[in-house]
Amino acid sequence: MGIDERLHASGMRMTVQRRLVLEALQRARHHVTADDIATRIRARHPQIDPSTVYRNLEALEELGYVTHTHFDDRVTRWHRAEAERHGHLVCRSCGAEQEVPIGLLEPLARRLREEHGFRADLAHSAIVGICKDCSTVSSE
Amino acid sequence: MGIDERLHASGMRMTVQRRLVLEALQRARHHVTADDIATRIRARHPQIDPSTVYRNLEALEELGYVTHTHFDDRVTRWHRAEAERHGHLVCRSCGAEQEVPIGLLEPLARRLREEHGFRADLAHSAIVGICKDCSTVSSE
DNA sequence: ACCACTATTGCGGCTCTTTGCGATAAGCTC
DNA sequence: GAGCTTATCGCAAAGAGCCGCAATAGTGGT
Repeated sequence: MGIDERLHASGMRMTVQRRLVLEALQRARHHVTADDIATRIRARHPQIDPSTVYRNLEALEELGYVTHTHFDDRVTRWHRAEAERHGHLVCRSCGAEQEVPIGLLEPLARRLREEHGFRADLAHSAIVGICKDCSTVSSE
Repeated sequence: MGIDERLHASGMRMTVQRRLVLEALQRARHHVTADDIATRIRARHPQIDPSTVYRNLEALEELGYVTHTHFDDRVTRWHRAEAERHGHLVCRSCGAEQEVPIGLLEPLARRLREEHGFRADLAHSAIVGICKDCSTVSSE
């Protein structure tokens, strides 16, 4: 089922702006901010409003087409949901970002599920800490 | 060593506002937002500026007196650092918050450390997911 | 092709948080 | 207690994100 039908099935419409947001997100490799998207779209369509971008990202997220992750700089980053799910490590010292396979996080997710009945989405927030490089530098 | 000396040792000064922020935080049981604190202080000291509260929270965090956690509503919550470290589970459906012992998160922290050299601070961001109650309701 | 219905847009405005800047006031020295 | 250095404050403004509202425009029906 194409995205147009999916939208339609949810009572949503395919608008120019919606398509632009989706396209911008598909062109983006990874983790862009809403503002990034707005800026890219504005290059060709200067009239698009930031709030339109925000609302469309939310709408597309509801359909499962995109996902967002909270990074530590309290900026939300968006990416296509099709991309393989993965966890995010962010260094609070140098800001470096790293992806880890979701399988690494699974044992914790299982424990939370079994012991607390909590279905965790461990890819939703970046894991903050100190990366290897910063760690070795500061401990010398 | 009292807080006054600690401040002093770091080249900081104890001001009226700083003391007010600290006191408000001590009175608060758990996880308050900077805005909560500003509101409480303003009840008696209407002239305090929000930015002063933010800056003081940061200053006190540097000294290790307070800590912050990112919840899913992209609001930062603060609490005294003395309190036992713990993880936070937040339900994205009903918003319920739950604390879990830090030990539960330790195995993941260890793996990240051993396999990626990443020293994770798993208490820094709340873990988002669906809580037990919402899970049972929606799956029926 | 035209109409009605309503999802969506753009705009203005608001919240939360951070930052720059000139003014204020801790805390030291004399 | 006066003077000095500079940490801190209050204010203004900016950035990210969100919301209400009136205007616009997809869509299905005629």
